[in-house]
Amino acid sequence: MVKISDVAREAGVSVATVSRALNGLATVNPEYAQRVHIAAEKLGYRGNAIARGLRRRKTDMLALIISDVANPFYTAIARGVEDVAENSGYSVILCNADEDAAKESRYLRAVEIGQVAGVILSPHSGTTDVSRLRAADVPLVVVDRPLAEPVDSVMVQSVDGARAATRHLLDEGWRRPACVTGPADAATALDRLHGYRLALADSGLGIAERFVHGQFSQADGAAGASALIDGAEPPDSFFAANTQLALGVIAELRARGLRIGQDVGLIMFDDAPWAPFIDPPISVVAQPAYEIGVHAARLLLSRVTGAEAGPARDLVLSTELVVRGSSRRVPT
Amino acid sequence: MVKISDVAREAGVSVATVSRALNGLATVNPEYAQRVHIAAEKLGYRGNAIARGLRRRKTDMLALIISDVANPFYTAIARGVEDVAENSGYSVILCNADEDAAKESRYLRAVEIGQVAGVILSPHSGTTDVSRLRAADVPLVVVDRPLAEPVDSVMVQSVDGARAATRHLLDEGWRRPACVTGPADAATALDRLHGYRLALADSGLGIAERFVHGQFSQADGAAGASALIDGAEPPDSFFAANTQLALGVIAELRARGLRIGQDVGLIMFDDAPWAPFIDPPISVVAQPAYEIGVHAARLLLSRVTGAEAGPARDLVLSTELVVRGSSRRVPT
DNA sequence: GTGAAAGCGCTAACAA
DNA sequence: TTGTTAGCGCTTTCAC
Repeated sequence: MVKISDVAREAGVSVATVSRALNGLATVNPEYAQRVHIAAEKLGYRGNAIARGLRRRKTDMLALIISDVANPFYTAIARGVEDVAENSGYSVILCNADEDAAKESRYLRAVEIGQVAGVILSPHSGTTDVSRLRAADVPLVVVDRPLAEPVDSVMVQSVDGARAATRHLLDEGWRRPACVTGPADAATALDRLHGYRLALADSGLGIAERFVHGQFSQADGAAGASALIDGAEPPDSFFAANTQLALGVIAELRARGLRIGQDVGLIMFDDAPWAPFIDPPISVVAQPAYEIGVHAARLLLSRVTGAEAGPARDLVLSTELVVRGSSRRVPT
Repeated sequence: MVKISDVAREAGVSVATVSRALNGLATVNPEYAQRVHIAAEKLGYRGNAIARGLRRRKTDMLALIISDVANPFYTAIARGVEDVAENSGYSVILCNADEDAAKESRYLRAVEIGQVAGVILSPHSGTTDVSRLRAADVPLVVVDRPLAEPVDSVMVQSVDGARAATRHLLDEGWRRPACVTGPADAATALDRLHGYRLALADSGLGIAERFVHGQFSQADGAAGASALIDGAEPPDSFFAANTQLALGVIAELRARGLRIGQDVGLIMFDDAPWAPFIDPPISVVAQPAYEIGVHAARLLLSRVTGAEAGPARDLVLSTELVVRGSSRRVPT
């Protein structure tokens, strides 16, 4: 490893001057700066981020802790974050909490002692403990799911989106829509269920609620759909709270020989690359995932640099109803 | 921030003893160790990974640089890596190179100066420059795509898998299979094309090759299929070299009203969660993505800890042909 | 504008 | 076994 003192010797100046020159501090003789840069180049000097971080007491890394790398929604957020961070000279490290509270807290801890400049977190639940992070004064932005305490956040209008989706089902003529949602301790699951209920109430049709909770997984989507279908008054349509649940619902419907878009309607929260290719194409409530990442990163960076002080800010982005074939009610 | 000296004072011992006790070095009086742990607990001591890294000249972080976070194949690898790393007390930071050589080299650089214990890389191309990494003596394991130089690697039998897929198409009775593959500078694209060609030659049927290169993207999959169909002797079946390409092929086939599994056959390399839900379900050559991650992490860790010295090792995992509906040739 | 020197928090020699 | 001390490579006062 070539270090700063090597460059200093090569350039015939002090290490302090090398440091200043390399960091672009204006207070250095242009000629010396030139010499330093040439020497650094010649020696292939890379610097040592660890040492720099130790001294500066912070790094130029942002941590993004997401709930599930396998979910394209989160990876889209990641790309938004990365693009913004990169433009500002920060790198972002991705941590996969895997919907696991223990893993999440381990990463939170690692990140805390790892001295990152800031963290963006999609919390496992509203009770995720970020107190140490806040005590350590590490800027934090929460995405997708809110936290109990006041903290910068970038959310999506889950309730409105779910409401619009359900209303759309009703508008198409379906009369017994059901909601297959996530765990009762996940805000997103609750919000989407809430929107569904609101739409039912809005309609004034006196339609009974049909819903089921489960993990955000394909298996639980299938199980939920199965339970609903086997119930007293089986649903004629489904609103799935995310793509994994929807995949399960689709599987169950297929297994029972129910034709989507004819015998039964379906719409899901969150878009997916494969959604248009299912037969029929799946209607969705699309979320601006990439933009969530962009906004979160901008907000975080403004806190990191101190450009923004003040109280916690909450950004709420809206969703978009994308009607494809699955929610249509085709008279047979 | 509470530091080691604070703990030392609280416990009434020296910083060295605190360090030893906390790191579980056996050479410390149990009573002192006890006091240290209590003091650390009381003060909420977290340690400073930066300082530790600086002094030890290495960290307990592994870097995983993948080509595309949005591709479930890579995220599955990531989970394998994480699980192994975690069990050995390492954390893994994920970097998304996004199929972009510039981004890749930036991460490689960041990782190099960031002093990670080791890196797992799915290289953008065979010419990715890892010389500095090797010069810096950072253990490296390459996955999915090979590098020109000798380096530990974990690969999949792409050629065999592609060959089996194509042979299956032939066995089903398709007589004009085409291959839609990735860029000509990607080894995986080439290997899969090669396997396709081999199967054609194996058959002894004198079938003409039909293939097209493109980016590993949905758009290029559609364009490729379109070009092939508009060619002189249009294919009666397709082998897509990855899931994104396959999605494009499916879109194009749909757009032209061609019924998969009847008018035309389809099989793709790599499985996907949505594959069984397309109508008809898509046949695939499944890759053991998670296992790739597991093996890569184990190999890397054995290098990191010095348990394994010797020359570069190359692991090659086999694929599995999963026949669903799309490759079947149903007499109409 | 420049350099000497003092640490950042930690671990590892080295003594005791 | 324990404590003292010397750095890891860098940035940043503080004199000059």
